[in-house]
Amino acid sequence: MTKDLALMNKSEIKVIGALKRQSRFTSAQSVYQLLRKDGESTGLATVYRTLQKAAAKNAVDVLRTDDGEALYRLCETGHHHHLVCTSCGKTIEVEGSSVERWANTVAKNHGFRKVSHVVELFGLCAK
Amino acid sequence: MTKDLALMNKSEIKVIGALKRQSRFTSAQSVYQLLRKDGESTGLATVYRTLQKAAAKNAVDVLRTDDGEALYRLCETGHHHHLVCTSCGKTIEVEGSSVERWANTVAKNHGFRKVSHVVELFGLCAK
DNA sequence: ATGATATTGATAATCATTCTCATTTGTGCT
DNA sequence: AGCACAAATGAGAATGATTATCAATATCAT
Repeated sequence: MTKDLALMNKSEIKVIGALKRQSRFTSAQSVYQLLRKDGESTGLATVYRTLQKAAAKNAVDVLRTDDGEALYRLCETGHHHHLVCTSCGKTIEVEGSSVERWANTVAKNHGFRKVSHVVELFGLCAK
Repeated sequence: MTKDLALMNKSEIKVIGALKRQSRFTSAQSVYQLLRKDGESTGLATVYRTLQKAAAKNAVDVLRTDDGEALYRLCETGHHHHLVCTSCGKTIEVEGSSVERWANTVAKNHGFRKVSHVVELFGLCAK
């Protein structure tokens, strides 16, 4: 349920809409190509702007490939992590309260505040 | 204890040596600058080659900044994770057997094999 | 030394991302 | 509707990390 559709302007609807149609993590460049194939005139800069704004609001997830490219995916749940197949790209959202607890404990033990964490699992799915 | 020093050639010694002197995660570009300040003639390409080779052998840790830049740091222990201060860059190596177990369980539940994971914690240290 | 091979550094090329800016679009006001 | 002004947009240039290229150099067995 992509909330706040009413609050989005035209460009945002197009960009997020295109992202929504993808089942896996997608790069900004790919989103741009998808829009062009649909005949949209949306510019690359706008795609970047929109995706980054959405990421800042935690409306989309972001992760990075090994070569540093940013990949985006529409968030479906609140806070969660990903299990990504390195072969086909299939992505499963998982949650792990035990990880959250562990992270908080470790941070506290070292006097850290405002802790966030990145947890991603990679592997080969059953094909 | 930087092992296999005997197996390293001159360039590798210089690059890894420079990295060793840094207490925090350092970019390839920074390592290059450090070497130049030391009067070394080591080229940028060699710095990249060496760091990537070392990373492939798990001799150094790699992580990515928010803008996609790769940062390197000499490994001190075996498998571990990092608690990084987003303000000063201070980095603490932590281990979390509970996370390892959780990762394996989740992967198995979804039929994934050859699972690896990335776990990084960020926060503000006690300054 | 000699030739085969691997490594190196300078430089150019690549490519995702960001910046610039003229133009368009949206909005409130009258 | 008409108008002033702010925000958003897209095209293309600029940036900056990373890679690729390639001639020069070091390495090493013979």
